[in-house]
Amino acid sequence: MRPDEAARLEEHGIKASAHRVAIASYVLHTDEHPSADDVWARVKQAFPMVSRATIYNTLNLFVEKGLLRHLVLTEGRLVFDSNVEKHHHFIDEGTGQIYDLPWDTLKVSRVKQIKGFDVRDYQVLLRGRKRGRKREKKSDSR
Amino acid sequence: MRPDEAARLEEHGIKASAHRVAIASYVLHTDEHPSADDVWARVKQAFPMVSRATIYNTLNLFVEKGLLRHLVLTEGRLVFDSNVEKHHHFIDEGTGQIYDLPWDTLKVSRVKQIKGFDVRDYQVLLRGRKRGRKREKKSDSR
DNA sequence: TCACAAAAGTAGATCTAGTCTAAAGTTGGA
DNA sequence: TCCAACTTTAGACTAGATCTACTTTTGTGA
Repeated sequence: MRPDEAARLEEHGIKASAHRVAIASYVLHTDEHPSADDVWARVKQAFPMVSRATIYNTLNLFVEKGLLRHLVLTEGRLVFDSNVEKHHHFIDEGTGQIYDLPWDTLKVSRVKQIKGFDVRDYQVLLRGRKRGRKREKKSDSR
Repeated sequence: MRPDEAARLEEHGIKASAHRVAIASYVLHTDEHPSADDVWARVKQAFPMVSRATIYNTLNLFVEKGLLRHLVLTEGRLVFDSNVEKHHHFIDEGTGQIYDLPWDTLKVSRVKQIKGFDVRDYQVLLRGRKRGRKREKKSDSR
């Protein structure tokens, strides 16, 4: 658990309780795109008494305060992304894994010229398969 | 109801029952991106006895046979798209409406060069607001 | 230090989209 | 006509997410 976690929450106008810090220290430092229940499972390892409602409350609070984004990319689950910068997403159709692609990996032209729509935000959504070995990533560090 | 509807189903290896034709004649000719329950509501106007399971069965069958695509773009609902060609999507953040953008409206470069991923398919997903008058579209014709 | 209001957390009920099941109805070819 | 395969049905079930009403914790100020 990072020492600066509480400070980070306060910076965003969130009172730092023990549960919130516990949730933050996982969800803000993973690139696994966990669902709410994934987060619950993880946080329960350390705090078995934490309720599902708290997980949902806290994640929604984080989204509202701009610490997280939530993504609707795959069926039946809302997933959280600690990367709040602009970026694209690749979905592995075999495993369901979601990967972030840095913004400048791709270039989208003519967005400005679309007629009749005010575009506030966009991203490219790619589907296919990740090549080579299954992802070896392990730790939460970023 | 189009006379050619049944033929279109058969072409795709789907036996044409009355319900299937009824569902097809709405869902294959709309650009409203309806959810399964939207389809149910609509089809019930003509066939009040149709069950929810049939709607789901039929829509899933259409997807499987390539007559429809299903999209997961907005929270909590799977939506169907009769446009099976490559295209992009714009979501109006005010109304939740989904609009199709023709493939060549935008140009995405460097997709081929992405390392470590086999891209099978991609699209640009834009969010913002549609400008001007609320959509005036009415009929199902295409 | 204590009192107490506001904030945070809780269990479990509820909601909703979607799937499953088992039975009934329909169809079409031998 | 018979029968097997297919289609449709009502309603049970599931899972993700939210809501509700209650309890616990926290922190401020007398």
